[in-house]
Amino acid sequence: MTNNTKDNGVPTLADVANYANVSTATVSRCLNSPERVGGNTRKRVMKAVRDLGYAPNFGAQALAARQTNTVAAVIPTMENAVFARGLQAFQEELGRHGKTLLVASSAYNAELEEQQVRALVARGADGILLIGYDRTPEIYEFLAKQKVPTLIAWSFNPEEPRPAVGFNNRAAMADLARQVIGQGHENIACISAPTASNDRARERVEGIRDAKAKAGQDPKNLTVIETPYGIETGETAFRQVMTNAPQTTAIMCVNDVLAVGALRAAREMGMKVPNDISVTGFDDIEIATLAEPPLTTVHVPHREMGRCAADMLIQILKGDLIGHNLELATEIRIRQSLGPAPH
Amino acid sequence: MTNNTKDNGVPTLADVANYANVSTATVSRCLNSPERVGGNTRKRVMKAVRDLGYAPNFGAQALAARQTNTVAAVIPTMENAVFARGLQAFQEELGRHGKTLLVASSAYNAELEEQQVRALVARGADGILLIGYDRTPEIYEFLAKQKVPTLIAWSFNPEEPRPAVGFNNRAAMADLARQVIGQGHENIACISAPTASNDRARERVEGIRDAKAKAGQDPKNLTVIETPYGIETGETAFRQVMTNAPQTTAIMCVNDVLAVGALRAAREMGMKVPNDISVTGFDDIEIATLAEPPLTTVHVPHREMGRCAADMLIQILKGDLIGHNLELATEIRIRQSLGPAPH
DNA sequence: TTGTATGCGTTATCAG
DNA sequence: CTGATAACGCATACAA
Repeated sequence: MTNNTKDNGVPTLADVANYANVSTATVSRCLNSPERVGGNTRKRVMKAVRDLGYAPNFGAQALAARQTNTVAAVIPTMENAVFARGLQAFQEELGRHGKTLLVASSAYNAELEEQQVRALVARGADGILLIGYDRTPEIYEFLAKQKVPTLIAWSFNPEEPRPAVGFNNRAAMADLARQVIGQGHENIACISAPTASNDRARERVEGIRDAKAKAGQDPKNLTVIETPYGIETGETAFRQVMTNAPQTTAIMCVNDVLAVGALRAAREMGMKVPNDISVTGFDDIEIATLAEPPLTTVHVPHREMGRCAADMLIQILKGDLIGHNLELATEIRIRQSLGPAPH
Repeated sequence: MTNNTKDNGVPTLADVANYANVSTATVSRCLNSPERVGGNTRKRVMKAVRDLGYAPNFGAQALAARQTNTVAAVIPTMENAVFARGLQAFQEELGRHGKTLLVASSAYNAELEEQQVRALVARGADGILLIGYDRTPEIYEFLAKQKVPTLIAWSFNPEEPRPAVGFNNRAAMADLARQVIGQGHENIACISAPTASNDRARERVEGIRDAKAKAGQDPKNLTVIETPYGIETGETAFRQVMTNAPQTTAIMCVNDVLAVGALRAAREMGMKVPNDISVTGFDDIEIATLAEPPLTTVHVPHREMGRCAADMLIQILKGDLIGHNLELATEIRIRQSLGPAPH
């Protein structure tokens, strides 16, 4: 009666060891590196494991092994299809490597993001994925202090030392703007997400200015409306643009959802797209092709980004520091929502 | 020099205790039940926590507290907006209660789902959310053996003893079918997701049969095409229907995405909706209103479902067994894609 | 190949 | 209100 095995509750390593007449170390080895144990004992141990229905205790395992095989991601919201898509690919790839995904969302709120990051780290995330570079230094400091490897997605800037997988938001939008300008548009407006703590949006707006400057237009002369994500907000913003700057002939939106809202507002106002006004988006999600007329936009490889992010983070966790920075290519998709400027 | 504090590595409770000149017990109390500690010491401790950037070690916490405050969900895929939306709300509500979300996806594959469930449980999930009732008994047995509380979402069947939050898929679709039949349609076809291990889809198809029977039509006389999720697959299925059953005047799809595909195919084939043929969807996601013409569909309160699921699971984890079953109401949204049957 | 012993960072029990 | 101290279940360096 002097064994340390409790007959109630779930079986532990000690129970298995006891049952199989070996030490706990042997059982542990049997489970984690079976090749380091005798075929005979192994069989006995495995039988014990099955007989007792043993499953390792996660907390204990994490505590002793100093890792959880869990990776976290904080995204603005899963309701935005681009993040849902990227996250799905991220999770799939993680799963292939035996890692599990922990998720939280920030609702585009910096303060909330910090909370989420802390919570996730507290939940034992081995590594973490964040969207874009912009955030308070506190978060980065915390992550550094906690030694949690961090990967940025959706943005790519060779100047930034931080590991990232993404694309050049600014250049991509500039490319698109060049197309717009090429159609003769001189009065361009932009509907953007709030740029305050969102480098993706900010860079896209800057991209338009870049293209204007290069085309000899005044980069300052750009009407910009900032508004939260959504079709309705896009509609409202469109109306606002047409009020503030009625001479506008092309509206470039920083994402497809806002653009769809703009399209809808245009129709309601009796304006023909692209005859009266051109509209462009960014992301190339499904509604871009569904929209009426179909949306000219920038195609972003969201799935690939998610997959690559997983691979990179896994590399980083392994201590391989190669390929710490990955730029993905985007592609302009010209569709009917862009046409020549009305003279 | 006899303290047990290591100056390298991440700060631990002991470090904080040391820094604040209190015992580890006090720090722990400070963090977990602040009311049980003196205001003065509390302040000192909290400062130490901030100064050191302390975060509790998850493994240790889980081991000592015997719970992870982590809840898991296995959904078919986040790329389906309905799940993304529900999951987002689920996560938000979980977060409000200090719980973190662990996610995996099954890709509508039963075998994969079982793997994911096992992995998530192995990661210490305190409870788990699953979509629909249909799955192998092995999963349910495993969950029972591991004593992991499980909640079903998206389906609701009073006959099922299992805790669930969802809606009556069958009745909802029957309601919609009644509307269709009320428009004079007698040759109805259905484009469904694979029904083999998907009770939601199966019930929706049955709902159509129910309505037909009640209207005096032969419930067996229903063309059903099963196809995976997607706009393209919806297109293909539509063509197949028109080949197999050219007399069809209304096509009811088990989700909006398939319906949008059907709409597109109809247009390509030169058929006018709803003049030549009516099309209906299910879910009422954004594309339903964006579609041309807007889709008649069943509105499902995805966000509310996610939020309620979180609340219920939390109740269950607390040991409160009340309200174990929750039925949510759906609502028919009549839009232009449904019209009278051509004579 | 196998066993022994120790440490992992918290929580919780019990004294003080 | 606060401090020792004993679990918690597993992994692993070190011995045998």
